[in-house]
Amino acid sequence: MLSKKTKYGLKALAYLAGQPDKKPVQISEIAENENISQKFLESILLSLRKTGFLGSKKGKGGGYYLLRSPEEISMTDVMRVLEGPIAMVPCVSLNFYETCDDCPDEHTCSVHKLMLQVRDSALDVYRNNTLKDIIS
Amino acid sequence: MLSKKTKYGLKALAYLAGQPDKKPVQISEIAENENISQKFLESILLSLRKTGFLGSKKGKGGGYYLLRSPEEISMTDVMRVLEGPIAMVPCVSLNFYETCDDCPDEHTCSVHKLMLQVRDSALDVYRNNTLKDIIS
DNA sequence: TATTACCCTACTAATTTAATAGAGTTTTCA
DNA sequence: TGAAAACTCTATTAAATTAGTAGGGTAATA
Repeated sequence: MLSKKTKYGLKALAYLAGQPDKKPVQISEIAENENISQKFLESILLSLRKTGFLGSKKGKGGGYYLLRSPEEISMTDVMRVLEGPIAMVPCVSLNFYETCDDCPDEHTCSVHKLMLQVRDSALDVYRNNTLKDIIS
Repeated sequence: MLSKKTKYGLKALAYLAGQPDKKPVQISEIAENENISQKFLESILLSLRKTGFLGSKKGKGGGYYLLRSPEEISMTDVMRVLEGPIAMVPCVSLNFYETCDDCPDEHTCSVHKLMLQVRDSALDVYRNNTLKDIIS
């Protein structure tokens, strides 16, 4: 299941990508337009800023804005930051690898075998989609 | 994240598929060999029996056995029973569809757009794998 | 310099997951 | 026939995660 955090984060990014200019957009504007709790959105945008996707400006006329153009923002990176591992089990994760304590051998594990394919197919989708591709 | 329930269920199915004959296998044997809590596994096997994947036999010499041959068991069906929806958001689910209350229009929703592709790619993997394909 | 807007910490309610415990029932073999 | 083996069912619980709430603090700009 996709977390609300990821869902809201994606919507906020898409909202910013849909702006005609690069002027900062206030949290309250995004929250209202996308039906998101403002405080919750605040924490999400903060983490997107800390990971280099967004810039922010304080004071009157301030807000958040994209640091890169939408076609340069890959869904792979966004998903990893917002949702975490793309793999459904740690033993097939590229960036968050861990062994399973119950599994004697990954190479003969049927779950491993299946989940490896699922990870690769998801990665394929994320790699082929930038923020530009998913805005209406 | 894949739930333990699904992971254990898949392992148990693979274990049964790897049996030389169709004799019932006791829960305790599967639990020991796959390092699964016996009681937890019990409930998982029960649900696999109720959904038509497994048969069971009570009494001495009893246990669980596959009702169909491994190449007839599609991962799509198994995943839906054990893990639930394959889609990451209800609004792109084929079998568990629900609208999002925060979303005014699915057709212009960027999350919807992306998750539709992720669902299809996962379905592709599950449809192309039977239980036979994933046993070592 | 006052207002606007971002920044940060802590808390909490609800939900889900992964068990655990224990009693009960059915079947089969000896 | 009767006892053991094995499945069936219900209820409880501990831990983790999620989604959000509350509220105060800080920085920047007109």
